[in-house]
Amino acid sequence: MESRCENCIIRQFNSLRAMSKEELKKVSDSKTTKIVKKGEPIFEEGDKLNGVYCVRNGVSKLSKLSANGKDQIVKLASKGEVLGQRSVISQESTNLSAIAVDDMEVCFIPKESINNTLQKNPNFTLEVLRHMAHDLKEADDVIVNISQKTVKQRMAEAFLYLKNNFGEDSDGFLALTLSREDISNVVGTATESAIRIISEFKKKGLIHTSGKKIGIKDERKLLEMVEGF
Amino acid sequence: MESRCENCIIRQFNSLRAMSKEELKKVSDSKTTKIVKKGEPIFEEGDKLNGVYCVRNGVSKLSKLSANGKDQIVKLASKGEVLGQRSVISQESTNLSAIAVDDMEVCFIPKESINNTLQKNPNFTLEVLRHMAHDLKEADDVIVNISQKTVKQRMAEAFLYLKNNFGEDSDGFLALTLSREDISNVVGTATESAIRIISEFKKKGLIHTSGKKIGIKDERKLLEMVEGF
DNA sequence: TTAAAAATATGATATTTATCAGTAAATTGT
DNA sequence: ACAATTTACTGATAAATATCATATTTTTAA
Repeated sequence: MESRCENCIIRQFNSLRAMSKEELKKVSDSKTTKIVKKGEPIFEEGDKLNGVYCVRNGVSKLSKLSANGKDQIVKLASKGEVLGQRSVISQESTNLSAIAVDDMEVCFIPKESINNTLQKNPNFTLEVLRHMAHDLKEADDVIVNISQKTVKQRMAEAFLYLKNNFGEDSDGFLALTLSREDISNVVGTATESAIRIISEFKKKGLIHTSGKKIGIKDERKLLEMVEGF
Repeated sequence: MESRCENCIIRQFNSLRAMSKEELKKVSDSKTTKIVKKGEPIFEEGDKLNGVYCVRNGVSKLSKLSANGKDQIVKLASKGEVLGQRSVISQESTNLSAIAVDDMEVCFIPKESINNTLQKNPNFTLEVLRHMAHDLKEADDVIVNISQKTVKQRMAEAFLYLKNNFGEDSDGFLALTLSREDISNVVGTATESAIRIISEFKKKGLIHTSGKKIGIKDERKLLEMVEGF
């Protein structure tokens, strides 16, 4: 038995909570649940999306390919986040790829349900708007960070971000394990540079590693580094 | 006599066009027009905004101060754009400063009018949402550009952007004249580096200058440079 | 109008970061 | 279980960019 949106807890975290019971029912009837394996795309840059994807489980990286062949990861989206919203709203093909970093479970919601509700339920629209305002603010912060901070500072910041947003496992490692390449694509640097800085941080006792897992050892010093001490 | 929003052409360019006649009337009655001199702020990072600013004339730079004391310009806003929307919508203090690059004329619209309409007129909300979706897409592009392109490429891109968005004067110079420092803050580089690259472009015949004015001479080559040839 | 201040420009140098080359370790598929 | 592939790591070097110093030009304000 497929679960119903009406009963879905995930919904509390996103704009779907502003939908009425009837609207949710329609969404639930039209939605399909999908398993996306680690490394597989949910959608890719340039795709025309026929709906949005609500993340039930796992983490997705939203990235954009640059001319020089490197991906830049613009955002990491996890449980509760809705992917593809912007594309559906502006009726353009998407400017980002969404690729699973973990095994994922996502619900596909056809755009008709969304567009319909957008036009009829101002609360829903406002809720979506608030989320987008938040995303835009975050994007502005990323711009300033990338252009004004050193790679080292951005690396430190990335680790703190991962801790704050995805937590730690029982052994004190960051719960979200990214490849070195993904880390470099979040930070916006060459993979070798990212690896080098990881080694340096390890030597300085700021972090510890085990395979590709990374744990934060000295949060205060990392924070100071981000601030530029 | 103050002009009325109902008759304002500027409105066609922004989300206010989705307002009903009654709503516009209210806005018009509550709005105030303000002259902002070149270099003066409309609002500053951290301010709590009591409304939004609709640009009637002139250009404003939206920037954020980084820890190292440099400003990063996130967006240049001109005629028709509405400033402070995001802050009002998310009910947070603003994350950006808005400073006049030109002499400006802006209309201040108290947030009550905006919030009221947001809650009652889904068309308006949707229109605002579309604009914000567009801004977010642009912000994503900026992120990728800054992290994946060289300073030279970003400089070339900045000149093309200025031409496409603000046009040229009768002598073939970019209509929007920015200081070298502002250019460096758009591009996200040191002022000296920006100046150096301007000199280089001049030598190569890509641009020509006169005082702080810059004109584009070889658009095709600039474009090729942006693409990475 | 003219002295002071600010902005532009350029050179020398230091620092940061990327690239290339190669090795070691881990992961994957059979 | 093991060869093949991918990922992680390290060193050497090159390239890009920032910083500091200083000269020149332009703008501002008394």
